[in-house]
Amino acid sequence: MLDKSHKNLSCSTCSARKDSIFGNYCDCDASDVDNLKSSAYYKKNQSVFLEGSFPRGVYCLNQGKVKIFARGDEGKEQIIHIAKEGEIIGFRSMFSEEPYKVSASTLEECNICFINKVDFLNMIDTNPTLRNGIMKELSKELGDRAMFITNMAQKSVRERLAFSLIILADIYGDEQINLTREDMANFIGTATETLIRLLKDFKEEGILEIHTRKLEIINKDKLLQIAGK
Amino acid sequence: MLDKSHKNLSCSTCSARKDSIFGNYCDCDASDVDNLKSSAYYKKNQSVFLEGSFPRGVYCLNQGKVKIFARGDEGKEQIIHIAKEGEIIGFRSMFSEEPYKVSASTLEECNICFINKVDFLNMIDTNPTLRNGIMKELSKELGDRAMFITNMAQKSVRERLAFSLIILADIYGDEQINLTREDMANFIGTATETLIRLLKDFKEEGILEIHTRKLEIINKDKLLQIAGK
DNA sequence: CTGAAAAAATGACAATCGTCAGTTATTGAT
DNA sequence: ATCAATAACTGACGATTGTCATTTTTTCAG
Repeated sequence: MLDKSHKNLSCSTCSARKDSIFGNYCDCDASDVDNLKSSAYYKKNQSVFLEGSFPRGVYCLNQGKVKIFARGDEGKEQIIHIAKEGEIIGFRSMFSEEPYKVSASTLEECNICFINKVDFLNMIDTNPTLRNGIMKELSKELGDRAMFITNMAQKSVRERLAFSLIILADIYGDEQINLTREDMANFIGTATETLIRLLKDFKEEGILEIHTRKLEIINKDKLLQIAGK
Repeated sequence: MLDKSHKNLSCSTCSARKDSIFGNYCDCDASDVDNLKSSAYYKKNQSVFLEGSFPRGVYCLNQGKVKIFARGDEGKEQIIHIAKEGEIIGFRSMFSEEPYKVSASTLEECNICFINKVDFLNMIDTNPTLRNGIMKELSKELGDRAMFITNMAQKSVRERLAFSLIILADIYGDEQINLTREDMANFIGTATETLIRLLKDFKEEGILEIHTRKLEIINKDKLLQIAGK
């Protein structure tokens, strides 16, 4: 399933392409991108890019999940987003001409393709459909973050956990949610101990089952109800 | 100072133009924009656009401050951003083709110009410099929001207040910060009562002076220190 | 200038949540 | 298979912060 040789990845056979900006908004063929990209295998917990460094290009996820996070003053991670197959990451700082404001690390084994900054910016300039897709994406994410901020500021940890579990279930699709307790706590914005206690509560309330690292959601309706709205 | 007749506003004499995307990133003259825009006077606490509605165009602030906010499940406002003279607001949802995810209301008397959706999108398509400015702006804001989220999640209310006062001081420039306690609490993400108590603490610590509604910052260094970093 | 409405302020109290310290379970490399 | 390292979990405790109820102050329209 996971190609560790990083040789056989091709956009035309990429199963994530249908979920990608390149697949949806780009009036170019797969081969146009194919010729520009390189691809690489990343092991679990490997850094993709680091806060403070300057972008050299963009990353397109073929396989695996990647956490996007900032660090607070005491170095604690705050996970802003978890990217999945098909997503392009790391393009924001290319437009803002600033160093990355966030870091990215793999949460599991990944195959990730890379497109050079010059080539990507050239595609943006010459391909209005792709460009509109990118602008749409940027705008949509800004809207999402407004909601994220509101949730952080106004919901209790219990409510945020319920809310986040729904988001995570969506990201993980038919797989079970598979994150360390620490990562999950850093996504929700709470202490690891508090998260663990709340997961136990949810388990006792019949909302989910805990298979060590993996979480199985049993009662999504109840989660929705706790999350509010 | 504030033109209530909404007649004499012109981009070429607009004092906010130098702080605007139109002034900085646009290789068009002031008159190009001038011919497309209309302008209007808004009184205090007047709505500019509403969450859930569809954008008809973009707003450019000539004079005054505008709060951009989302509502939590219980209807409580969360202020995401306070826009000042020169800023363009409401363009994100035009690209995402979604209804507004946030609302905007004036915090004081304002003069606000309006550019129609079609005209604005046309400018974006035909003017690469402006387009890059917009993309830069979107990207920069995404970076800012990552930090905002991290602060919300990891800092105490006291720390967030210190941090927010620095941001507000910057927004208000040489004017004194002038917000209701409720708006300020909704910006920081806390209860109004908690905010009032903390402002009192800061006053007793010699950090600021409270002139009823207006706040004067006396010791910015101490604020920076409390905010952390 | 005056009174009503809105905003600011204060007090009391409880619950949520974070911290610290320690134990148990799981993982992964050799 | 074993052991060290990492992650998960538990308990105790206190500080921070939100809620509710009430009073004081400020604002603003007439």
